[in-house]
Amino acid sequence: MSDRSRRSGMREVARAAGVSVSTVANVLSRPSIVAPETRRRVEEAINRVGYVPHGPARQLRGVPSPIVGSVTLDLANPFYAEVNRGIEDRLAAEGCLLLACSTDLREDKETRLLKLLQAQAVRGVIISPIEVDPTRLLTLSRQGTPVVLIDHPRGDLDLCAVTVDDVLGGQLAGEHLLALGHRRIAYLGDTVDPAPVAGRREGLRQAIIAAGLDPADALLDLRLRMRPPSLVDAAAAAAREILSASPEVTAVVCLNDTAALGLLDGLETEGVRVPQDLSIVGYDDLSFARRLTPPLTTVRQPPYSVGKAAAELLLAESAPDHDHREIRFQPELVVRASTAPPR
Amino acid sequence: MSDRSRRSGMREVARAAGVSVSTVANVLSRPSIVAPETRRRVEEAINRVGYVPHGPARQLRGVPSPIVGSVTLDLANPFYAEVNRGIEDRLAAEGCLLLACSTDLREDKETRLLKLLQAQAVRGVIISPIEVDPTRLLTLSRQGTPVVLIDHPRGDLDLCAVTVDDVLGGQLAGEHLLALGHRRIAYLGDTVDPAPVAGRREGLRQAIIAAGLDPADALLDLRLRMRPPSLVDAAAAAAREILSASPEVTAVVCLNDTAALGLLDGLETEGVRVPQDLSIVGYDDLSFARRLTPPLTTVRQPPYSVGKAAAELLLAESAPDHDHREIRFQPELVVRASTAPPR
DNA sequence: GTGAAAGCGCTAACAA
DNA sequence: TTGTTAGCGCTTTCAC
Repeated sequence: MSDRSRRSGMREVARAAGVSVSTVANVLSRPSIVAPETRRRVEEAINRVGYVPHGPARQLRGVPSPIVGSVTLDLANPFYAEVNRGIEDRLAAEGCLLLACSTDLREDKETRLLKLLQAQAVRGVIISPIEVDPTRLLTLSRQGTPVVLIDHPRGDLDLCAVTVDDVLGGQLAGEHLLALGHRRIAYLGDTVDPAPVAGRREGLRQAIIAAGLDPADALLDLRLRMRPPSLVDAAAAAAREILSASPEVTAVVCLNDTAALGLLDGLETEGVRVPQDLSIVGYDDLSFARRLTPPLTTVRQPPYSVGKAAAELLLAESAPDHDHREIRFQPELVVRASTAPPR
Repeated sequence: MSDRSRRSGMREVARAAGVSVSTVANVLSRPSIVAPETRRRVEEAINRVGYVPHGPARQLRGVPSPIVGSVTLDLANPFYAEVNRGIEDRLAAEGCLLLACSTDLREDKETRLLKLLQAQAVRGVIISPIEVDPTRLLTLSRQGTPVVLIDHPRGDLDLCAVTVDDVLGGQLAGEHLLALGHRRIAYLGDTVDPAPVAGRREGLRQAIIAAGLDPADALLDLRLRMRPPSLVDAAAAAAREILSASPEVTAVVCLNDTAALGLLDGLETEGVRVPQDLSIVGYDDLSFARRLTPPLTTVRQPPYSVGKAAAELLLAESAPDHDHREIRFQPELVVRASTAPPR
């Protein structure tokens, strides 16, 4: 490969090898039909001028883009980072690449990102959508950009989806706390509810009802601004909020482990002991959950597998006989030391 | 926007509006020169057929790609996830997108990724490189794909770079331990040393020398396989290794906080108390470090700022009068409860 | 076995 | 003010 500056195309290769561009093209896509000697010369020329095929030009001729977009709440959120890693690994096996985007729970960003991705004519989009109205996603799919949902119920949409049973997750957390004897439980979530978080709250509510309690009394719904740039700090600040809002609360279920981490900090500052004074449940079971002070009771999800499955479904969309499917994972309760019977 | 299936191009818009393609193009890029009534008709047609410009075709005509590649060790590593978030946010302000890739510390993957990115004719590449030989990166840059290094000394390369002073980071960790009275310190790293990790080890060595000690006695260099899929577990397993290799070791500096997390687990299993029996220092100061059991002494780096600065430098490469620069951040020691004087 | 030519969707220079 | 035209780098017929 030479250091010749700027990029060179097939034309330069053809000139260097003394053949036509179509012969170069043949060497690249159907080497067997080219005379061995010619082929050798062309290959040598390719190395000499440092030729690399030009993706966009190939796309224009109908070769599909190797790029797949991933649209999540926040690519730095460890849960979605693992999802993306699962997507990336599955794509890599196909020579495809991951374009990762964050919405920060903002509809305008989501809209903008989808437009940008469509304009790039990506191979497809894997999205954990914010909004309830899925029209845009259906349109996108119908206009030729396959869409796979993650963390969002497929409903009656004509799309593939990979989900984790969030209602079950909420139930597991709720049942655990109820069994310990808690009768007033708070759910700490954001002001905007993406589908998975809403599902968990619903599961918690169902567990409370199933235990013969009235959610109006037993469930305190906390909706505070908990999002990307400062989730940990926001959760720490929520400690005071929770204590003043309702002193009778004896347990808090958090939207995720990161929020639980912040909340633990905030509670320490307020002099509240966990789990003696207050039980805390997280969500995700991130790698650090088991080594927090105290070790965090949480609900485990398999983010890497979710990502991998989503990529799998997306890649399958190109098949001619493709049927849209939903893959569902089950969450799992992990009991540690942040929960205990109420005082 | 209609639900008309498949994607439509300018031609369909032109037909729908009863004008030529170039008038459509004018409405899009120089609306002012088009007659108001014509413009209205064209805009209406654009919405009606759901037109979205075709990026690859525009690229072929010389419009630069909005896509920037990021090549790091592992996009799910919280440190690089934050770096990527910094990149993404800066790019978003310019309407650009982040293509995130992981090398898993493997040269062959790095090579393959760079080739793929170049083939996509991306706007540029931000890379935390594995290998010492930077020829490929220079070639890439000369062939028209700007390259910005992160976490790698710029040296005499004609490239932009964003770095954190890793030698200083290692020194800070070393000085802290030496001041506590430790005289035999282990450094836990991978078998392959990417530049930043090598720098930290070097800093530690320098601190030891500056204290008048002989690194041959005072520094135990542990090189174990510590990488992506199971870093935490590998570090946990390293506990036994450390204890058997050298019982006189009283402190361990880990390549990052995630490894420290795993090591803490492993040590607990082995019945070793931290910091009473062994002091542990991490690196990065991830959000969970301060709430681990015990709270982790570590060296803080500003990943989000590193990413943001790298994106800034990359975007600046398009300017005609561009000069390659290096931006350097300083790490900071954060003392917590995982370090104490040796017994 | 090799080359000439058309055209993918778009931009920009120029003509009308 | 609008339309015609020539390519960007590539793949793919179809002649030679």
